Amino acid sequence: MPTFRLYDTQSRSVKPVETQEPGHLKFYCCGPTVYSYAHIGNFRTFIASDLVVRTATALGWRVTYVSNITDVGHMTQDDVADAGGEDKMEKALKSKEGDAFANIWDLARHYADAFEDDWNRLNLQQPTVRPRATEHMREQIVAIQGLIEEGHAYETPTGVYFRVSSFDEYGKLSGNRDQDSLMRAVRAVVQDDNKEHPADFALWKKDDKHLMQWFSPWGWGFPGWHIECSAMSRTYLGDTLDLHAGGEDLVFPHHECEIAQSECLTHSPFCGHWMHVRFLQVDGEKMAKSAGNFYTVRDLLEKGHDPMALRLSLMSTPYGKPANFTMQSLKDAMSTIERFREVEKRVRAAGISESADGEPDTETQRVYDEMLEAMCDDLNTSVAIAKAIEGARLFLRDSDLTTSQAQSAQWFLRKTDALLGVVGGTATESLVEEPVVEGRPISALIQERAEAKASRDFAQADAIRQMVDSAGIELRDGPNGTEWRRKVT
RNA sequence: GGCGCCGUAGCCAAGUGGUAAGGCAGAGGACUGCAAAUCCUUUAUGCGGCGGUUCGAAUCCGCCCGGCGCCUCCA
Repeated sequence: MPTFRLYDTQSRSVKPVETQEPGHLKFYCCGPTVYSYAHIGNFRTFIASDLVVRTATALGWRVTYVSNITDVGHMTQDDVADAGGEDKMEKALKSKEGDAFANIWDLARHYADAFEDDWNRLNLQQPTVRPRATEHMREQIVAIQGLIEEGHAYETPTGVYFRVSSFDEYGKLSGNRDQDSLMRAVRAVVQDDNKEHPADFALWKKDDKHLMQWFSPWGWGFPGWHIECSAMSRTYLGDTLDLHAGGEDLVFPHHECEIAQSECLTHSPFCGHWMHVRFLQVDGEKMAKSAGNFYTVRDLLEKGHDPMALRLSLMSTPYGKPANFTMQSLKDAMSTIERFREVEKRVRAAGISESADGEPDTETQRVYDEMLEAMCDDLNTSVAIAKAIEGARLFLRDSDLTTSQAQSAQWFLRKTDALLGVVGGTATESLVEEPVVEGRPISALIQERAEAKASRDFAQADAIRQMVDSAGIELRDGPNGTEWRRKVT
């Protein structure tokens, strides 16, 4: 088995993923704040995490995978807001889209459910636990109390703050170590005169007007953003994690603050390996919710794009490099997905059932081994996908597969899907409604065209194909009749 | 100011010292009533520029040019 190696932000080098318990990976990935629909950039991060889980599993490891949902405490910056900005959830409720919701809990539930739908459509593995900040209030309050008791936090008239100066190693992850740059990083608008130092960050906000509030030793209020991850990761993974992932923007302050809180509280190393996913750009431009130039998963799927093609296009550039999403890249990915499906069809045509196991021949085994090796090499998805295509081509060379070839192909598809997650998900096709062209269902038109072809009336057959083509439907004649598919634009 | 990333064919992109993977698009061919799909063949004397190290550099070093990200709104 190859060694699983990933880039580690803190040591700035690629190093082996080490587990405390042999063969058991404790993995935490920072999830979304559910104030809106997640966009494809969010999912680039979650797909990278998914690939960590799949690769570890392929190596035979057990993975305890925790990915949270932030539904309170994540502040937005706003020029008119007072210290600390505004809670993103509250802001969303006040927006135009927020009118659709009865209250903030309803809004949180809606976007969290939508997030999980998108997650499933993209064939992401279920986390072992998907904790929510609002459901772990006790753990957060206890953690804050612990930090106060140890002198790492203090109460002010507006909240409880972490005392950055009490943790010598603050800045070890991001490199933001010197006080001058920390000072400069603090915007004037978030100053709270009661803080001892501008870099101190909120653990608890006192606010009896907040739409989500809890009673604490410091009165009514709500937790700061960073404490939830420290509290929840400790609850489910213990004091020390093996691997922690998130988007590159989280390096500072979020993960830096998590380290400070957790290590001060537990007196143990928080995490030995940090993985950060580079931002996704769209058509060469930065994508951000605030910029409004983002695609959501549901936008693209509603337009008829295939979820597996979207997944593949989002993972085709390795996570550590900036990726550029374009409609062309989505189309390119679709061609690859169709090749996998073509292999699947040929396997079925050879009489191998979906539930059959299959055995690889040596060539197939070799290609798979190389694919796994690429994934172990810091998730080199570019090479792994090339290997997946190489494997598919082994079975597309001959039009009919022998039984042993088909068994080999079956094995390869299974293994490739388990590792890359891009073969499955074909079931979604059948959910698409049958299109109607000129008032007639497509199946009737296909039938009519088949009859025209049978009587060698090719002009009529071509006229029908032309008609549905202009309606955006493509017809493909195959050995088992004619299939239709929506053309992707 | 601090921290970090990238520049490889028309496009996406692998390769980090031994003589340029893979995909898309393009070209030719097989197959097909015609298409589509699939298969086969083909497409970079060169890896932003200039120097240097080396028997040998896309790969290491230096400088320059260009693009990008984070630094209390973002995954």
